[in-house]
Amino acid sequence: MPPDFFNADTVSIARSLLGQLLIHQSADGLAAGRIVETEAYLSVSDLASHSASGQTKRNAVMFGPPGHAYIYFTYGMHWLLNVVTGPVGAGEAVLIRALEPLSGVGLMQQRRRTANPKLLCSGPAKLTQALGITSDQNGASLTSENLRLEPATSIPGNQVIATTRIGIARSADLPLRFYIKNNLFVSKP
DNA sequence: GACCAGATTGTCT
DNA sequence: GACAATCTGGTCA
Repeated sequence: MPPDFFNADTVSIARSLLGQLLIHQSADGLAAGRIVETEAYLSVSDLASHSASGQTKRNAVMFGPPGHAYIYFTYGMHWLLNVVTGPVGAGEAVLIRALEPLSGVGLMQQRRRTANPKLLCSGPAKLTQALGITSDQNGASLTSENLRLEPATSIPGNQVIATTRIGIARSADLPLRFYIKNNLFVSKP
C-alpha cells in the first residue's frame, strides 16, 4: 500500500483493508492471505482501545507512525496483529481479524496443525500463528519486504457488513467491526 | 450448532 | 493480583 494510505481516518482504513493482501516472508517460507475481516480501535472515545488510558510501554507502537505493526500478546498464548493508523500520536489502529489463505497454505497447515482451510486464518490469533507473526515483528513497517500489505481487490460498500466488535466489554456497542459479506473465512458471521 | 471450561503469561494497578 | 481485542476440545442436543 502507498505509505499515506495509513495516515487517514481509521474507520475508512478498516473498511478499505478488506480485500487487500497481507504477506509475511519468514525463514520457513512465504505465507499470504486476503483480508476479509477487520476491527477499528479508536482513541479516547473508545474505551475498548488499548490507547484509551494513555500511552504505556506495551502500547507505545500504537502512538507511533502509521503503517507499522502493533503486535501484542493476550490470554497467555496468543499474538494479535494491528495496523497503526492516523497521524503520529493518535493512538488508533486496525485489528486484522481474518484472512482467506492464498499462498503458503502448506506452511500454514503445518504451523496451525490442521488441514482444514477454514481453520487456518479465521481469527486474529489463528492468522498470526498461520503466518508466523510474533512480537519479533512488533513495530515493523507494513511496507517492508518481509512483512507487507499489498493492494488487491476493492470491496464495494454493499458487500461490507459493519457490526459490533468481538471479545470486548467496554464500548461494546460501537459498530467498528467490518467483514466481507458471505465470506467463508470470517471468524464469526 | 450452542454452550462451557481450561490453557497460560505479559502487563498494568 | 486481576485480567486479557482467543482458541480448543469437551458435553449435550
